Amino acid sequence: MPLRFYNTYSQRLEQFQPQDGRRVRMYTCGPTVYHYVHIGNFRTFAFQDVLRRTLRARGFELDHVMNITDVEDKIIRGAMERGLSLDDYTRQYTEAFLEDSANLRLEQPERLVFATHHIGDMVRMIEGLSEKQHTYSSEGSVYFRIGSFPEYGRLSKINLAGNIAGARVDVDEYEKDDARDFVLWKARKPGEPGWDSSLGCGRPGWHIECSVMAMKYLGETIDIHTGGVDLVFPHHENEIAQSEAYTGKRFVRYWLHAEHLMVEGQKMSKSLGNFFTLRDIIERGYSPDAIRYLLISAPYRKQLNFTFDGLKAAATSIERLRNFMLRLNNARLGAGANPEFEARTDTARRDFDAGLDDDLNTADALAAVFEYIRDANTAMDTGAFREGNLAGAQAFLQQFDAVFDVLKPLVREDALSDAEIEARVADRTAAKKAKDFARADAIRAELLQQGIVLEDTRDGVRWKRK
RNA sequence: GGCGCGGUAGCCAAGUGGUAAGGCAGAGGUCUGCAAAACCUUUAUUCGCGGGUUCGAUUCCCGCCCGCGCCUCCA
Repeated sequence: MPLRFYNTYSQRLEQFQPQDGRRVRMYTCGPTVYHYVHIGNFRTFAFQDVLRRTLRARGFELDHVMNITDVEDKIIRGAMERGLSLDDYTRQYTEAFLEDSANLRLEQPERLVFATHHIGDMVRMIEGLSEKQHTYSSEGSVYFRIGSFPEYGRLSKINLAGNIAGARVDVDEYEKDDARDFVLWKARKPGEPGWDSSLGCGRPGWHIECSVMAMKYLGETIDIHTGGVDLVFPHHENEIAQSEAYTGKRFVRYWLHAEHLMVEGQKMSKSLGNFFTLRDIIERGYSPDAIRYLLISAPYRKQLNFTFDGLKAAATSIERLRNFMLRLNNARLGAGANPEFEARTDTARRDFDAGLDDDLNTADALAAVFEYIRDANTAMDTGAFREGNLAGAQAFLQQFDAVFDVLKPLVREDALSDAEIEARVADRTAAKKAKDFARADAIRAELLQQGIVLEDTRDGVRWKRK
């Protein structure tokens, strides 16, 4: 089954094939660093992580660029309020974003690029657009004239003939010919930061950075562009307009958009104030693993309702997965291999891949894992699972974890070492042998206090970090 | 008003023209010094509502109801 993605542009499921053999050029709209990124934002980044890992599992080589928007109205306002330079203000949130990403086990893109490092490139592209008559100036700002790009609206299915009755149309602080034209270069206002350029002193509009950085590092036509659904219009529509007007070529081959994380039936968003940051949730005692699992366990194109019950369920699900991994690692198995069970493993591996291949249907892929775990547990109980079946089962778990990455528990720095734990476990086993259950239970309770759980299985004592 | 997505058990959530995955929670049981883990059984005669097509529809078509998102802050 080939890898297929839903392309927002065509509104269809399409077989994925990069333009350049095995190399995938991919661009992601990253965060605007004016605040801590909330877990709704992280849903999109987690989706991109699953996408990356799935692509690699299929043998593709990634060249993935993600931008950090480090100049923008809210950033400027925030920095001014706090009396900080733009750099000092954005640095702390950029670092927080990277730290949170690491806690969620999100892979770093191959390149992380900053808007403010590409001002010159943006100015050159705006000049190029002006030469091709796609822009006009007004009060020191430069605008893109969408009337000059007939394809405008194809991605978002926006009908330019009108249909915005009932929609809010902001009165812009700058003069525009048409309310839907967008700004490429904003004239500097008193007290604001600005860059001197042939366009005058000012700063870039929001959309231009993504076109510039995507094309600079990945070429004029890229394979995959991702973001949240709220970026479809106007951001991605505008990216297409300016990029294609500039190059005359198709900008993006596959547009992938993640749906929103919801809270009590509404989109989680900063402006609604109904958001949680990763830090908030960790403070409440939940692990980043559980959040990662929750965010990626539902297919990315469906709205996902965030609840703490859901988070608890996610944590319990991870427990089940880890318990199975431990059981495999500690199992005492009969000799030989059972070909029937080996076939069961092969089926599970195929089903898992088929789920991901189907537009990253993680829920379907997970079902394949859990069904397999049940069958494998039963087979270990009955003896149908033999030594020779272990390698296949472990390979499947690795295949699963290469994408989901939730099996390895966090080991805190102040935690007991493996050797210390083993020693206590041996003490307890000795106490048990002597029928000194009080002492055995005391050791177990003491370890539990340190986050170590002991379990007596028929294959011996097993311990794990909670 | 335009465009898009969705409504499946207590909660989360797959899915298909042929009779409902999986997870969590709940109930009963097996195992066990206890605990935990694990396994077994059990929990939707039914997939928002009403029509239609069909031998057969949750799945296709039509209409309706409800929720959410976007329509220039937005992942």
